[in-house]
Amino acid sequence: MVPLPSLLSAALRRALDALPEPPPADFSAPVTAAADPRFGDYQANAAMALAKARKVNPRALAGEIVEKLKGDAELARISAEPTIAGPGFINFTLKPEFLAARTRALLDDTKLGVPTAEKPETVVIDFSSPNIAKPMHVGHLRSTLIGDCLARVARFLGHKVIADNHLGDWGTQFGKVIYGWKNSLDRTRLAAGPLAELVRIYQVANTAAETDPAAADGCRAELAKLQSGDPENVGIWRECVRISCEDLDRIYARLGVHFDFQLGESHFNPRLAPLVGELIGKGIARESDGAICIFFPDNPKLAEKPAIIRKRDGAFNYATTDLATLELRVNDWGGTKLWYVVGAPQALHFEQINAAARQMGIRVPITHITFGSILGEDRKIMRTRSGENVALRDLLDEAETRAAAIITERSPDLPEGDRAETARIIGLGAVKYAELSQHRLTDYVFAWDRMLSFQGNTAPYLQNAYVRIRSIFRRSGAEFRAPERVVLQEPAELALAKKLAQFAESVPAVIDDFRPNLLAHYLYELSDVFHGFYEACPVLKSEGATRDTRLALCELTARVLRTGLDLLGIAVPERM
RNA sequence: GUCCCCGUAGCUUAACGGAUAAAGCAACGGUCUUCUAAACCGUAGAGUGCUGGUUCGAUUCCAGCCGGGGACGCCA
Repeated sequence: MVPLPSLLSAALRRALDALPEPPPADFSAPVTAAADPRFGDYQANAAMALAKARKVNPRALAGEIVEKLKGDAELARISAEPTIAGPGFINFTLKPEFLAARTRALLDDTKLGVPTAEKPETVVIDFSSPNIAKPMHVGHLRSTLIGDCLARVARFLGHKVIADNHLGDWGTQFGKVIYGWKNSLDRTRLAAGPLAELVRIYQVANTAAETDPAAADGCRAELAKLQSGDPENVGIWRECVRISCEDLDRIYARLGVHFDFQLGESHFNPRLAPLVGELIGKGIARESDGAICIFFPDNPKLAEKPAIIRKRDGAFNYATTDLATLELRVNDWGGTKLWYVVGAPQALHFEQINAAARQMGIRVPITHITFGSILGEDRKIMRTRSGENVALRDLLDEAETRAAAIITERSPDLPEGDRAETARIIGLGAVKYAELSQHRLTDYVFAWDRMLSFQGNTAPYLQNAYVRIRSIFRRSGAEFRAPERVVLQEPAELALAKKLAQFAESVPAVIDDFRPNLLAHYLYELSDVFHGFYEACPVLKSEGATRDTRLALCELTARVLRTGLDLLGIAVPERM
C-alpha cells in the first residue's frame, strides 16, 4: 500500500511536470502532514521552494500548480481541491470517502499500510555490548533499548537484520578478576550469588591494585597468563563468562531483547595477530613509538589521531577487535549496512574505525548511532565503576512494584492471577517508553520518577487506550469481522482515521534518522486522538453502519497500537 | 589548547528549513446511573542561552560567545 504522502507527492510531481517550465527531475516535492488541522490534512511547500530558485512570486506559482492539480483525476479521488494559503503553501484535504476506503483497506493489510523497503539491506546492528563480570545498570538501557527498537523496525520494513551483542569479555579487567578469584574468592558466596561474588572480588582486587604495587603486578601477571593461554586462567575466565552470561540472558529475557549473535571480543582473539600482520604488510599500519598504528593523513580531523591496533607491550586492543569484527560482519555475514548503537564518547573511535575500514577496502557504510549520556545526580556520566548507579534489575523491580501498587489501588477487580503479569507489562513498558520517547541525543539525569511515571505521555497511556478497546470487544460479545464498507461522518471518526493512516509514514521515519522517539510520539498522538474518539463516539450503543465503522476503527487502532508498541519492544495487557 | 554533542514554559520533553512553537508533569477549575476516570474538557504558563549572518521564512542552517556534558596514543 502506498502511503498518503507518496500518493499526494506523485500527484504534485505530475502537476509540476505539466508546467510550461517543469523543474528538474531531482527537484524534491515532498508532501507532509499539515502542521495544524486548520490547514487541511497535508501540505506542500514546493511552490515556495521553486519560486525561490526562480525568483518569482510563490503564491502566483502555487496558483499555476494548483490549476494543473485540478485536472488530475487520481488526485480528485483522494483530496478535495487543493488550496493556497500563507506565503504559498498548497494544502490538501482528504475526502472522507477516500479515507473510509483506506481505513477499510488497512484492515486487510498485515503491515497496516507500512511500505516494505524498496531495497532490502542486510543490516548488522551492534548494541547493548555490556562488559562481562559486572551487572548491567541503568546506563546500559539506552544502547539496549534503542538498538532493539531499530532492529525490530528494520526487520518490519523488510530488511534482513542481524543483531549482535559485542560482549566485553576480554579486557584488562580480567587480570583483576582472576587475581581476585585466586586470592579472595568465597565459595559460599559464589554459590549464593555468583555474579555478586565476581563483582566483589573484582572490587577487592581493584582496590588492592590501586594501593599495593605488588597486587597491581599480580593482576597484570594474571592477565598475561590468560592471554598466553594458561589453562588454569583460561578455565577461570570461562567460568566467569558462563556466570555472567547466565545473568545477562536472564535480564535480556526479562527485557524481551533478542540477539542473533553474542560474539564477545574474545571470539576474535585468534584473528588479531594475523590481521595486524596483514595490515602492516599492505602498508596500512606501521610502527610508531613501539606501537602499531594506522594513520589517516588524508583526513584533517584524524591527521594527528592514529588508531593504535597493537600496544607497545604487544597486546591488542579495542580498535583491533573492532576491525576484526568488521571483517566478519561484512565478509561472512554479508552486511550491507553496519549500525553501532554506542555512546557519544566513542565518536572518535568510530571515526577512526570508519577511516581504517576504507583503507582496508571496505565500502559498506558504517554508522555510529550515538546517544546522549545518562547522568548521575552529580550531573556526571554514569560509569560502571562509580558503583552508586542503579542496577538495571533494581529499576525493573521497582517499576513492577509501583505498577502493582497502582493496579491494586485502581483495579481491585482485576483477577489476582493476572496482576503480577499486568504489573510486569506496565512497569517494563513505562521504563522502555521513558527511554525511547525522547530524542536519543539528549543527555538526562537519571531519576526514578521520570522512569516510572504512569500518567500522561507514558506507556500506560498508550496501553490504556488499547485496554479500553479490548474492553469494548469483550462487551460486544462477538468476534470482530471487517465490515463491507466504512462510513466516516463524525469529526472524531475522521480524525482517528487520518491518524491511523499515518502509521505508514511514522515507521519508516524511525530508520531515516535512527529516532525511535518519532514512533513513540506518533503512538502517543494516536492514543490521544483515540481517547477523544472514545469520549465523543459511543461504539456499542451506536447502530448499523455507524457501529460497524466504529468497531472497525477500534480494531484498527488496537492493531496499530499493538504493532507500534511491539516495534518499541513494549507489550500490551488485555486489562489493566 | 583542539574537536564532538546538548541548551525550548517552574520541571521533563516535542517540533522533514515553513503557517499563531506542541505536549506531559506540577497548579487551578470542571466531567464517572452511560463501552475502564492510568481517561476527558477548560484556565494559566515559553517566543526557543546570547549576538550576528544566510533565507520569502530559522527552534532547525552558518559564525562567534556563554553554560552543561564528553573526547583527544598504548582502557574499552
